[in-house]
Amino acid sequence: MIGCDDPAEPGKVGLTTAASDEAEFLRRYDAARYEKPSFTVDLVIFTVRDEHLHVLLVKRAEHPFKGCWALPGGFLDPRRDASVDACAARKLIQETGVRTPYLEQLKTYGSRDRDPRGWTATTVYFALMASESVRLLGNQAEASWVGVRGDQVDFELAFDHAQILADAVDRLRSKLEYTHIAVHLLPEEFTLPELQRIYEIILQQPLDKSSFRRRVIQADMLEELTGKQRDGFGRPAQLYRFRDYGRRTFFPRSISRHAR
Amino acid sequence: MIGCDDPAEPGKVGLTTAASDEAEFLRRYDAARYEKPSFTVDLVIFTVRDEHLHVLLVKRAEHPFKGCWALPGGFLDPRRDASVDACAARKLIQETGVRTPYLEQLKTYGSRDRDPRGWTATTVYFALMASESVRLLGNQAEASWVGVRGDQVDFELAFDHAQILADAVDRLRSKLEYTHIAVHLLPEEFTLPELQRIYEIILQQPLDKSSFRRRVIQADMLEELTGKQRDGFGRPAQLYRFRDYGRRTFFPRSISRHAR
DNA sequence: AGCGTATAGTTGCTTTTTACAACTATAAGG
DNA sequence: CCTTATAGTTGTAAAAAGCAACTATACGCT
Repeated sequence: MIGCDDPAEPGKVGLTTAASDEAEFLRRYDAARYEKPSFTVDLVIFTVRDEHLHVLLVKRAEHPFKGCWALPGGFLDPRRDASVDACAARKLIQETGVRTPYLEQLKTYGSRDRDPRGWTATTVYFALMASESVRLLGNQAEASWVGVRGDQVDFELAFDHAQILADAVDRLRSKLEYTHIAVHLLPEEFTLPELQRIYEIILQQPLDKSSFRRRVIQADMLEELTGKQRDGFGRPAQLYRFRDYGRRTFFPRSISRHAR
Repeated sequence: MIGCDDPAEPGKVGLTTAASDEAEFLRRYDAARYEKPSFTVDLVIFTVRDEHLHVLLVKRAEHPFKGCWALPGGFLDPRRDASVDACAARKLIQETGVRTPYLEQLKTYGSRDRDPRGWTATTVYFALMASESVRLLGNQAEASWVGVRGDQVDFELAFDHAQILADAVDRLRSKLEYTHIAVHLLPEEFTLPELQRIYEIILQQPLDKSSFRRRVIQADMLEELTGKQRDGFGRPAQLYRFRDYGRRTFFPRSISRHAR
């Protein structure tokens, strides 16, 4: 079982260098430092491999939580990043090399005690990608795909990242119900049985083949690649490609349908 | 038509006081100041009055966008606010005096150019409340309920607040479809025709009475107040109260139902 | 060739849910 | 005891989903 070498050290403040001669300087420096919370961007990057949902984690090289697994991310750099979205996209490319996956803002977590160094806020994004499309870059730190069981991994995570992961899994599951984001967990061309398998893995329950196909086809979000099929055992399956007409739903029922 | 007296002044930086003798001091002070974006929390507070959706806006007393209408909000105070959620709740009480409305995080908007003073991030919350429960406090600034047409108001808003408002309306509409949040736009006790009217006002379309009632009742989120009825014209209506069993859906259909 | 098996995809019937319209119920006021 | 106004119910048709059996197309084997 993997754990944290360095669990939280509350109270310890991470000012590494300080010109200690001028009290006034320090007072104002600290004021500037603490008038704003530290601001970071973290990523929950999902993929499906080996019949299981996986999330990308990195091993922390620095205190706090040194040696502990954590979500990839880090400080926003106001000089490089034109926006929070741009910062998230930059970090995603850094970690995975993937430029155009599904990337959506999840939520911002900010509080006085989520980091032992003091007040921090992190805006978390969640990303979906096909496992085939990724080459882990691990530029700075050891990075690895980790299987998700239920809504958590098998070991402790740094900071409040376990809660963040649980929220992200929750969002992923609920968005599966009314959007087509699952297609982003597959390569550009895929078959309906493959798509159904993604649903079954993430929702953790078997789905009915004919109902699934009816809904997906009727939503008219998939383009049939005429002539192209994927071979394997048994009858070859028809290949499809996702086409995005803005958001649409698989599911014809919503309260608006009560209109008369 | 109401406008902004003071549209953006790009390039102007709001350093009001500066100890100008020590270049080194300024350099490090600025570094501390700009290594983090400014962090604010804004609120989109909705209510329904006079058969229309309204949002609470305040008139800005300071530059930039002085005199322009804006969403209420302001800087997070790391000393007072234990968390971003707590900051939002504090600001909500400041503006409206309401302690327990529906309050949910919407999204974080952050970029280099959304504020002429430089890099800022704002975490936006959206709140729902019954119009009866509010007494506008307008502690600092002129505050007013403003009617929302479609997904905007009739005049220009400060910063990127028009976009934020549009996103909030969008979220409100889509959550009406699969949650019960509309009950928070009514007093604690309400009738089904009143609830249906809220839906019709926000979704901007008439709904079928019997279908609406069937769905709402079957979701089993409402408690009938036996013996209590609200009078008016015609037959008096039964009063109900919302009971929250965690999130549940009006709507029986979702892809999970394909299970077999 | 012909059969078994494995997966893809379709079809038809049943059940559930929704839409729609007509109906009943209960109040107020002349 | 009408009319009007709003609340609430019921019955039926249409739509959607559940479910199971069916056909289709590949492979590999004898």
